[in-house]
Amino acid sequence: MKQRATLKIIAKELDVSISTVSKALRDSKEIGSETKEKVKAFAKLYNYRPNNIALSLKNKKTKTLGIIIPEIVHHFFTTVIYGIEEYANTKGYNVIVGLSNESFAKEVINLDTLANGSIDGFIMSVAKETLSKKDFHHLRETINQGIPIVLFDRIIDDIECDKVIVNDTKAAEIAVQKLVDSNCKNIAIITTQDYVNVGKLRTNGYINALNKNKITPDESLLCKVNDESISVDNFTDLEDQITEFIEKSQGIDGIFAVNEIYAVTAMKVLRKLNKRIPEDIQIVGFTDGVLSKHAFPPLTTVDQNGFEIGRTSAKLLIERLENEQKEDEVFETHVIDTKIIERDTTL
Amino acid sequence: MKQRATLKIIAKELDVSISTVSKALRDSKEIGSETKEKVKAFAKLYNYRPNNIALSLKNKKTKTLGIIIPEIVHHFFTTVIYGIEEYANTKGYNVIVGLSNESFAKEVINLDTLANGSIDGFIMSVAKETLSKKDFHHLRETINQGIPIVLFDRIIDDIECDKVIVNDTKAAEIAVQKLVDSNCKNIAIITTQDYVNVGKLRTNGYINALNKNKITPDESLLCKVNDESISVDNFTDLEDQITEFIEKSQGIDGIFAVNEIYAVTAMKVLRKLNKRIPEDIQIVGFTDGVLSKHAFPPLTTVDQNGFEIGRTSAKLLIERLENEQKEDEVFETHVIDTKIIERDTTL
DNA sequence: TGTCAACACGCAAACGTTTTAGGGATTTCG
DNA sequence: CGAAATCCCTAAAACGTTTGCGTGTTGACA
Repeated sequence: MKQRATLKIIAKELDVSISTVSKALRDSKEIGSETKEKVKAFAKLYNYRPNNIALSLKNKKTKTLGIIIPEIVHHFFTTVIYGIEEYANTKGYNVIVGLSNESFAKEVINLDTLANGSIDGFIMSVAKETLSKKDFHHLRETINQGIPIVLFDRIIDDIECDKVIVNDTKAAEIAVQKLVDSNCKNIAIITTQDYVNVGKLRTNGYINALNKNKITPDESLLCKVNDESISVDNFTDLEDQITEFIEKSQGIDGIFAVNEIYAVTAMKVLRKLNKRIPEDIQIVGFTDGVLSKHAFPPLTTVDQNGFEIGRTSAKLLIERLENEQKEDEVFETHVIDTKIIERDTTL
Repeated sequence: MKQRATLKIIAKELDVSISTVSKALRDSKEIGSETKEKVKAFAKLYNYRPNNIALSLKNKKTKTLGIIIPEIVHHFFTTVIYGIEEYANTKGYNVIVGLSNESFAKEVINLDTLANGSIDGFIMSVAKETLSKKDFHHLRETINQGIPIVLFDRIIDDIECDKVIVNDTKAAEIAVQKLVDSNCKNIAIITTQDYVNVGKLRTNGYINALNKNKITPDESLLCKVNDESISVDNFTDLEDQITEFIEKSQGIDGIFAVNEIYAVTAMKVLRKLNKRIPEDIQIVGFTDGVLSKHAFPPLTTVDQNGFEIGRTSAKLLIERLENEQKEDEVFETHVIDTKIIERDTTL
């Protein structure tokens, strides 16, 4: 195992000073070309790389972004990470990932252990527990210490920072309009309970779309799933709820589901009930994940564009980090466009 | 925005030396209790946290692990990250994520930019391109610099480091045995090209299982997918290949697919060909992700246990980092248990 | 009063960089 | 030929820590 080359080692070996080596490697014109050549050759031979930690200490910049998300085994969040990583990399930044597991305490710890010089800024989506506790002191403190935060998806209105979201209401509206345009007359929605923010917003979008088309929203076409007993490994309850809903509602010819799982589960149920998709009933989902792509038939869905959310978040953060004058500028909230991806569950 | 408290600032404010402050905070007995109290109170007031970067520089340890994986929008890899993060956190380590996007060049760059003091060790699964190029100099160099690597899943035999794998051959064997036990006579396999070693191993397991049951492997039942033109958003080529394969092979009554995507795509094709699952053709997949859970019918599959792979990898790496005497010990290869999850695509 | 231990603290080095300030030696120019 | 300019290089500080060692002040004891 070779000793890592440092300026000091090279300097001693070549019998020059450390600063000479440093300057030679950075092609300073203060150094004679002969010496430069000698130093560079030696450095190359020994595979010298400047120690990043030393640089970080000196520059007070780590060129590292901290991402804190509630969950990683989740398509949406991974696409966001992907977007962040992609943009950050082109700007020479690395990305360090912390998981809150939806826990307030873990979120605080994560913020704490990274906000000690390890990173230059945060990109995060807050945990459900934090949202329900409404305790945001950790975010405020971090910002107060001069560490910028970009919030995405699950944002908090009265925290002063840049934010990136999608317009859930509008996206849902477009999705439902698609069903209307495809000649659906009785459009049902399968959504979450109201306390889930995005579910609520998407439900609003559904109602808006109906109103715009002079269709009176029908309470019996509205299925608010109770997800208490539903977990990653137990979806039978979900299936039961949806089955019951569909069986009792007569004449449905279109379904808008506020997420992938609900959509594919609905498809499963319809298949059991011998309904044809899309001939008898059309479906539009939300979130373009693997499930939508590989469902049978492939699901028409709203692309949440996690990648773009990630990219934009990273862009916003890095710009704030690198532009001195931007430091105290007013904060922006970016709304990312979503688009509907038409596949085979709609006509 | 408050100026971040440092030892120097506290020292000046309290009119003592920096070392006194440092020692007081670390409860050194060299310091009088009165001074200690004073310093601690002040530090608490100003929310002092030791600067991690400075510590890293001094200790030559960053307490950070680098993860380099080919893809993040992928269920298996995210469960591995989850496992790594979970274990690393309990040991006070953070996790920095680099994505290779299956590209050799990006893998090299990632290794390079992190191996300059930013991290203490790597956990990685190598890119397909790296595998097919068989160029591993970057791994060797990293190890040579004294930075330990733990390889998981896609490992390389002649790189000297700790490794974590599942017994792909055995797992595949069990999967195929399951088909045999369920009365399949003509079992096909849909697998990758040979250079992807997990594909290769699973293919071997398939052959072993057949041999054990005195079935002669039939070349025409072996489908090696050419995945060059396949991407996250373009699976039509995959579908075409599988369609062609199934159409030309007569009398298949069982399929073993080496991953989820292949499995659900096969199901899609079978459905188009009006084959019933599992009555006409049974299927077993590999990797228990969302696709398997939500496929119709739900897919019988092999659970790869990514979480445990992650945990074990992190454990191995951290132990090697923290045990001086272990530094030169012989390297271990851990084999993680897999289990088959029976759902509705088998009888 | 002199010696010595105990106590409480400061100095300085070290980690690996970059950069400012400066300093000899050589060249240039009037 | 003397002064100024140019060239090539070094010293040292700084980033924020930790820590071995040195040192000055006590107080006790003989």
